[in-house]
Amino acid sequence: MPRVSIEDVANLAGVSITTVSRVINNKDYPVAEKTKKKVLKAVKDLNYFPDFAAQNLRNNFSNTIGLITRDISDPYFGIIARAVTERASYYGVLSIVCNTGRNPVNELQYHDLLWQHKVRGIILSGGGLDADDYRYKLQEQIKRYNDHGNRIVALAPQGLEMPYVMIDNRAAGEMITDYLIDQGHRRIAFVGGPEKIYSALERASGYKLSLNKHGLNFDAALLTHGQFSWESGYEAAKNLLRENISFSGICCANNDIAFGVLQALKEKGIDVPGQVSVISIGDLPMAAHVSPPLTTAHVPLYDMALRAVDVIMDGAKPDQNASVIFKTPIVKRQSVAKYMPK
Amino acid sequence: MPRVSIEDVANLAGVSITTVSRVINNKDYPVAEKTKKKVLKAVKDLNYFPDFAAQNLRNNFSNTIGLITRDISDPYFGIIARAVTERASYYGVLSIVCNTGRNPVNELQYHDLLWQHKVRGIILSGGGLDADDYRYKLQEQIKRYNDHGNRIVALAPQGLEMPYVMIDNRAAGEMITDYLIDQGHRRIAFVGGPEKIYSALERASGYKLSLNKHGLNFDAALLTHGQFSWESGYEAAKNLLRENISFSGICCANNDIAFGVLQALKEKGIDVPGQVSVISIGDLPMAAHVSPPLTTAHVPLYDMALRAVDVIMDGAKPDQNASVIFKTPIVKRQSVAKYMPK
DNA sequence: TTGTATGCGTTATCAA
DNA sequence: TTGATAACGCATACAA
Repeated sequence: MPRVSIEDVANLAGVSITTVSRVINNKDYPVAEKTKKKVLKAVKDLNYFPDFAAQNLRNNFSNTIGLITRDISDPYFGIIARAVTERASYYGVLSIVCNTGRNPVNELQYHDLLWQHKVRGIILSGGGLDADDYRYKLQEQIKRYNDHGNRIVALAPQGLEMPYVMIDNRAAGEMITDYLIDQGHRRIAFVGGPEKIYSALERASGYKLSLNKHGLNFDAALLTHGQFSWESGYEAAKNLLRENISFSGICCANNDIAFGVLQALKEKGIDVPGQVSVISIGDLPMAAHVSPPLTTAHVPLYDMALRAVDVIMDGAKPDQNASVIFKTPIVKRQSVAKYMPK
Repeated sequence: MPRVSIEDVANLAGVSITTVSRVINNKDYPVAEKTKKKVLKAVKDLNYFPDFAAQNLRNNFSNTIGLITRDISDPYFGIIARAVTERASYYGVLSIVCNTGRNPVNELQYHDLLWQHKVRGIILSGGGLDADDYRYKLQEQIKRYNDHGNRIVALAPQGLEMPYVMIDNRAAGEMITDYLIDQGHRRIAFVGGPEKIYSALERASGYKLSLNKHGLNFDAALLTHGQFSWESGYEAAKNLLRENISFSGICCANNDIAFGVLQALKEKGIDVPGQVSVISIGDLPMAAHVSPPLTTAHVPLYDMALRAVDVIMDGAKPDQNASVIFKTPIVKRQSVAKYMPK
């Protein structure tokens, strides 16, 4: 029971395969109306679909794009994946999702695999790693794609020259800190992400910038680094509390961290925002569902990912800069209050 | 700057393309050690990777599997996707993720696209729809794959004959209801999923089964159907409360529903589990992070999805039944307490 | 307006 | 142990 090929269609319609090919793809190539009808009927009767592999071989590119993700079960990446798959679908291409599990070696392997598949482009959704050998290899991939008129697009800083669709991570860190300061807070902690990830670093540096700008001095005890995770936020808050450091506000580098922080505070009987205000960067659906609902700098992940696909698919000339920076407006919910001296 | 092909390798190594092909794939075909060395060196020097499209065309199958998902941004599907991509990677194949957005028409289109890609198999992660035309088309796809020795595997009931890796949804519904009854509860509500989805239906019927088994009579006011979502759970609980129906326990058809229920209860100042016990089916990471931590029937999604990939990749004879049912043990956390009459 | 023939990069068959 | 060649399904240059 072999697949039906273009030849089968041609035979049934009583025309050449060339003609079949033309009515199918070459939408405006002149073909007699009557012939076209016959072909279309044959296509339908046989339930014919062109073989992508043959097209790929001939055209030298496939109907796929690649998405590289650190952990697809994390809604952060999930939202990106949803946008990518949906937008890809609009362009008639399929999405190959690669999950690196935070292992750079996997990521590099995936790059080779995607290359073999001749994907139209790759979206890098995780923040880049600050590691030389990794960066070097990635740089090679980018070049390879560039040479073929394809693109690797970054959704977070990679420390490399490439098209991107991002937020300004430093500005976001600065913005949430500014906001707490505007509300009167002076002793503000920052619970950060991994020290090896560019975006985490930038968010933290925005925090320092804001402090500095407002003439507040930086207290190293108030800045911690860890993972972009619930557990990490939970631990950080516990430590802050244990050390008995005074503070009235906490900036969290992402939502998961904030969720963990909230839980730690709750367990210690500390009221949010009554005693401590909490703010974070990101705006996952859960942010509106925790209690209290979280005030955040909104990161329009979905729209960003949509755009990233556009950069790949519309991407006329590889030299043309298609990069964008999205804004991160503060969404006010209920986890921040004005500072009340005890 | 064309891609490097097997011919380039052959030229550099000074051998024929046949030989190159042999050292690469045909691991145990006899090739002189010296020749092998030369070839391997050329492969490395040129950074050669076989063209998957050409292999696909020749072999008549690709190095990919398909995953069909309702909403990849939902951690439920995210966990499945992580397992699938990771396990696929182990087999050296890539995963094509398709997001239907709960639209059956999309799903059917994706089936055609995946067919064109000659995927090795497809995993259906969402519960099947109780709609005749949809089922009919899906049945056709299954047959088409069967004829080619490939497989479409279901991770939830589809109402069709096909290999599956599932839990017993009815038993899970029964189990959580049993558990509440064991704790002394008599008036138990069930907040269900969509009425068109098989798994939702089965879970609800397990609830009735349990009631019946224990000689409790079924009160239609206590059973609701909606979506598998936070909002749906939230609304359902609000309604239950508004109608002033008495109950001391709530069974939720999935985690998201339970999270919404918990929030509605909290807003009404109802203590969980002091006044009302809540239990659900599913065990997303968040279940341990809400307050109170949720008692659930654990659904081993990750392992199930791993297994689904195995069914596709190891799937010797298509006629051989590779299906499995996973157990759903109750994970006791803090959302259920013994019934205390007021 | 239609058709013939070539080649894309592989693998497998057959011959040497 | 190695190599020449056909075939996979399609898109296109060229011919008619």
